[in-house]
Amino acid sequence: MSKNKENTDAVCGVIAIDEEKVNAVRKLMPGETEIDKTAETFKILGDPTRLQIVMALMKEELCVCDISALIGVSVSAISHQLRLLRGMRLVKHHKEGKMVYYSIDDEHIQNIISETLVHINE
Amino acid sequence: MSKNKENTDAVCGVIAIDEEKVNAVRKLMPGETEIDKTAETFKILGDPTRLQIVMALMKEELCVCDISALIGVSVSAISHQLRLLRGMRLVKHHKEGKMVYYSIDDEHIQNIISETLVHINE
DNA sequence: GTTTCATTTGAACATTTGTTCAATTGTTGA
DNA sequence: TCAACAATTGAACAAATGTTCAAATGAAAC
Repeated sequence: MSKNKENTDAVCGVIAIDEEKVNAVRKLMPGETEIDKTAETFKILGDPTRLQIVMALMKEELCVCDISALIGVSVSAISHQLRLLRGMRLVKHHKEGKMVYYSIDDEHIQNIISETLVHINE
Repeated sequence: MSKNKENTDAVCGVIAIDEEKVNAVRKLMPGETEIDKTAETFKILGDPTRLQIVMALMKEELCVCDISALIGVSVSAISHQLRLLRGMRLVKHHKEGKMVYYSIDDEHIQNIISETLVHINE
C-alpha cells in the first residue's frame, strides 16, 4: 500500500494531509525541552544590543562601562542585558575592584555567529 | 605612553574607562547593517514555533497543513510565521495544485542550528 | 458556474520585550 | 567615617510580538 496522500477529515489543523510523513518527521525532531532551550538562545542573540555586546567580547574582555561607551547604550541597559546573557551562559564575568569584566563563556558562540554572518552575506 | 586606565570624566555612559581599548574593539566590529541583519536572523529563529518549522523542514519538505498538524499550531498561525521565515530567506516554497510545499532555502541554517544544539547540551 | 478546500491576509488582542529613571549595593581612596 | 563611582536592581512605560478570528484568494472537482 502506498502513502495516504488524501485526507478524509476536512479539519486540516488537526488531521494531516500525509500523516505517515508527519509521523516520520516527528520521530526525527529534537525533544520539546531541547527545542525551547535552543530557541531561547537564538532569542537572546536576536537583539542588536545584546549581539553587539557578544561580538565585542569576542574580540576582548571589557568592563560594563566600556561596553556602554562602545555601543552607545546606558550602563543600566547594558547591565540588564548582561544579566540575560549570563543566564544563557553566553558570557561570564569576574570582578577587579569596583569593576566587573565580562568575556565570552562558550567557544561555540563564535561559530554560530560567524556562520550566520556568512548566511546574511550570501 | 601606556594605556589610560583612568577616567577623568565621571559620566561613564559617555566616556570610557579604557578609551584605547574601546576604540581598538570598535574597529574590529562588523558594520551596523551587518549586525542588524544578523540579529534579525537570530530573532526569527528565536521563536519555538518558527524553530520547530525550520527543524521539521530540515528533515523533509512539508505542506502548510502538515506543518500545522506536526507542530500543533493553527494553519493561520503557521502561515504567518512562514511569511517571516520566507522574508529572511530561511525557507522557500513551491505550489502543487492547491497545496504549497515549504523547504529549507539555505544550507548554512543546518550548521547554525546544530552548533547551537551543541551549545545548549554542553 | 458552484462547491470544496489549502492557504493567505488583516485587524484585534493579550503578552513580552527593551529602555529609562531612581534607588541601592559594594568597593576604593581620602 | 565619608564621598566617589562602577555596577546592579526594580518599577514603569512604550513598542514589538504571536496567536486568534473572520474574511478573502486561488486552484481542483463536481
